[in-house]
Amino acid sequence: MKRGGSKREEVEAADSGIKLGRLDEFIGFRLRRIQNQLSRDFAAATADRNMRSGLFSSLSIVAANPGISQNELSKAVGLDKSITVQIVDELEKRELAVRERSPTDRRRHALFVTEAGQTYLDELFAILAETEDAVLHQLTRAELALLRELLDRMYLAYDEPGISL
Amino acid sequence: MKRGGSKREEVEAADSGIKLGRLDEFIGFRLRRIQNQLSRDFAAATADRNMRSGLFSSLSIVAANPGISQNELSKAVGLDKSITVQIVDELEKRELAVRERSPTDRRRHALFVTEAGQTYLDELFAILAETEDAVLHQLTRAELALLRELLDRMYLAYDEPGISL
DNA sequence: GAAAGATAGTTGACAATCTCTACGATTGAG
DNA sequence: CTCAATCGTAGAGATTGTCAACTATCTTTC
Repeated sequence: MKRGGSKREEVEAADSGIKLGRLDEFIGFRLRRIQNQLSRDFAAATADRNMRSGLFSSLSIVAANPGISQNELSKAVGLDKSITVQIVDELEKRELAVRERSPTDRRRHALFVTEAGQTYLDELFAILAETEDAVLHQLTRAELALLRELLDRMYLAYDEPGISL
Repeated sequence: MKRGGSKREEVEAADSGIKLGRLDEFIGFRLRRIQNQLSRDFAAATADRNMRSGLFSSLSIVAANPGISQNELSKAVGLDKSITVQIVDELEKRELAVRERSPTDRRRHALFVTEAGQTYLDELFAILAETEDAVLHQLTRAELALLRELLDRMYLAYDEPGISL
C-alpha cells in the first residue's frame, strides 16, 4: 500500500472521542462513509414516497433502456432474477412501468416506463441532485470533474464491471 | 463473489447494450459502484474466514479504542445496540475480543481485543490493502492524495458525521 | 437515603432482503 | 420431434436490521 509518511493524526469521530485507527487509512472506508451518508439522506428525503431498495435504480435503468428484459435488468442492477420479479411487480402495481410480451420471443417481458413512472423518476432525480449538492458544493467545478474522472478510472480497473447499483 | 453469475456466464455482451441514462450523472452512483465492487472483492477474499457483516469494522474500532463500551461501539459503527450484542457475542466466542465489567460503572462492558484478535485484524487489514491496491494502482500517488482530500472535504460537509461503517 | 427516572446490556418477535432451487412455458438446435 | 437452454416465476431458508420489552445498574430529586 502507499502510506509513506508516519504523520500520526488523531482521527476522531466528531464530538465523541472515538478513534478510527487504521480504518482511516483506507479509501474504501472513506467511500463507504460518504456513500452511506448520501443514501441515508436520500432515503430520508424520499421517506414519504414508498421507496423500496432496488426500485429507483431499476426504474431508471428501464427508462434508459426501453424494452429491456427482466433478465438484462437483473444483470444491470446486480440483483437476482427473483428479486427483479418482485421489483417489477411493484413497479407495475404502482403503474410506474409495464410489462409487455416480446412479439419475437414470447418468453421475454419487455419493460417500459409509464408516464407516471417518468414523472416519479424526475422527482427522484431532482431529490437526488439536491441531496448531492449538499455535499458537493464543497468542491469547485474543476475538482468535481477531477473526482469524476478519478472514480471512473478506478472503476475501469475491473475488466467485467457489472453495474451493481 | 466477484463474478456474480449463477451458472456459466460468457464474457459476451452481457452489459454491452445497457445504458445508464441519467444515473451516470451522479457522483453518488459512482461512489456506490466502486464501493460495491470493493466490498464484494473483500468479501470474496475473506470468504474462508467466516466474516460477518459488522464484525471487521467493530473489531477494528475496539482495537483503536480499548475499553470502549458496547453502546459507544454501536454509535460508532452505526448499528443498533442489539446487533452489537450479537457481534460482540461472536467476537468473544471466537476469542477475538473480551468483555470486562467496568469497575466504575458495573452496567458497562469494557471491550478489549485479544492477541488472536489483533492477529486476525492484521490479516484482514492486509487483505483489505491488497483489495484496494487492485483498484488504486490506476492512480498516481498525487492523485490518490488528492482523492483522499476531496473525499474528506465532502465528508466534512456534515456537521455531525456519525461514522456509520 | 428512598423513589423515580435514565442508561447499558440483553432478548425475542418481527419485517425486509437476498440466495438458492425448482418449475412451467417457450425457444432453438440437431 | 426431441432435448437442452433461457425467461419469468414461486417458495423455502438464511441473514440482517428494527423495535419493544426487561434486568441491573446508576443518577437525580426530594
